[in-house]
Amino acid sequence: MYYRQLELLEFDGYRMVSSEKMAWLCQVNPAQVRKDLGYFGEFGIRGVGYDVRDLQAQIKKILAVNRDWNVGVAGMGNLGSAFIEHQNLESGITIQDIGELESTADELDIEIAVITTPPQAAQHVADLFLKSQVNAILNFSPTRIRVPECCLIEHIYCTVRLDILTYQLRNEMGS
Amino acid sequence: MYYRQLELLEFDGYRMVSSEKMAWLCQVNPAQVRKDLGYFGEFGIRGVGYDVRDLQAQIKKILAVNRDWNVGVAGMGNLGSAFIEHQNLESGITIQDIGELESTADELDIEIAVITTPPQAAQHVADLFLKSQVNAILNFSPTRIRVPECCLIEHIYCTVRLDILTYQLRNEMGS
DNA sequence: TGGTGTGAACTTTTTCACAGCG
DNA sequence: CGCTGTGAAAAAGTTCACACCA
Repeated sequence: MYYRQLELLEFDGYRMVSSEKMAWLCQVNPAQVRKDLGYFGEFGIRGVGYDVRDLQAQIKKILAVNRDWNVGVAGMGNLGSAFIEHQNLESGITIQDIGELESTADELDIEIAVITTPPQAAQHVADLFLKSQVNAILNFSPTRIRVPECCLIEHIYCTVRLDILTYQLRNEMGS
Repeated sequence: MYYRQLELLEFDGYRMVSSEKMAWLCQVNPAQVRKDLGYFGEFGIRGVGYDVRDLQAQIKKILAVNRDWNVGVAGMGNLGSAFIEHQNLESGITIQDIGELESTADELDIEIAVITTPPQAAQHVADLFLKSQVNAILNFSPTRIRVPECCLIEHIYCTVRLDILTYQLRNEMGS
C-alpha cells in the first residue's frame, strides 16, 4: 500500500513525504506508518520526512519485488486473464495444457502458483504444484485449499468481502 | 468461510457438525468458531454440535445474504466478467455504457458498486456511484479510493497479497 | 459423556506521547 | 522547530479452561 502511494507521489513530483501525509493517503494512523517502516530500519530524516524515491527502493527490497519470480497461473478463464493483465505479466508467458502442469512447473522452475480454477479443481491443481518445488500459492478459488506446513498460502475471497458489505449495510440501516 | 464449509458439509450428507470439525475445515481454533457464532446467538446443542442446515440459515440471516441486493459493476473487462461469473450473477444483468452510469444507478436502485476499472478511472466512477444512493463499494482497482464517512468500502488488493508471498518466500529462504 | 458457551488469561496490534535528532 | 523513532498504554483479538447442559 505504501509503495503504491509512493509511486503516485513520485509521479506527482513529490521528493519528500511525512508519515502524516502517507497516513492520510493510505487511510491509517501516522504512528502506524512510522512503526511499520521502523520495523525494517530508519528510513526517515527527523524534522523532514521520508525521501519518496529512497523509500520506494527500500520497500522494493523488503518485499523482494526487485527480483523476478517465476509465477504459474492455473486457469485461463476471465479471472486468470484478469490477473495476468493486472500484474503486467503479458510478456514472456507460456500457455500450456493443465495435463502438462507437473512437468512444466518443474521445467520452468515455478516458484509461486496462482490458482484461478473452479473450486472443484483447486485442490487437485494445488497438489500438482506442490509435487514440484512450488511452496507459495495465491488462491482465488472460493475453497479453503489444504497445504503442508512448509507451503505459504494467501486466499483472496471476493465473496467474503461482498458479504462483509451486505452485513454492514444491513446493520447500518437497522441502527 | 463457515457458510461455505457448511454448504459442502450439507452436500456431503452431514446433519450435525462440531466446532472442532468446523475449525479443522476452516483452519482456525475451535474456540474461535464458538466465539464467532456465540456473538450472534446460541446456535449449538451442548454435547452434540451444530445443525448444519440450521446454522447455514442463521449465517445467511446474519450476513443478509438471504435478501437480494442490486449490484452495479463498473468495468466489463476480464475482471468484471470474472466477478459476475464467480458470483453467479449471470441472470438478469443489464449492460450499459459508462456515460449512463449515474442515471442507470438511480433508475435500477443500485445498492452496492463493484469497481473493476483501471486505476485511473476508479475514483471518477466511484464518485458517480456516490452521487446516486450507493453507499457500499467493493474495489478491485489497485488504488485507494476516497469515499465519505457514510460509504462502506472494501478493497481487494491482489498485488499486495502477491507481495506478501514474495516477502515471506524471501525471508523463509534467508532463515 | 461430550461438546457448547463464556469469563479470564494471554497475545497481538494499534495508538499515544514524547524524547531525540536534523 | 518539526517530524521521526520508539517505549509505554490502550485496545482488539485469540486461546484456554471449565462450568453447564443435552
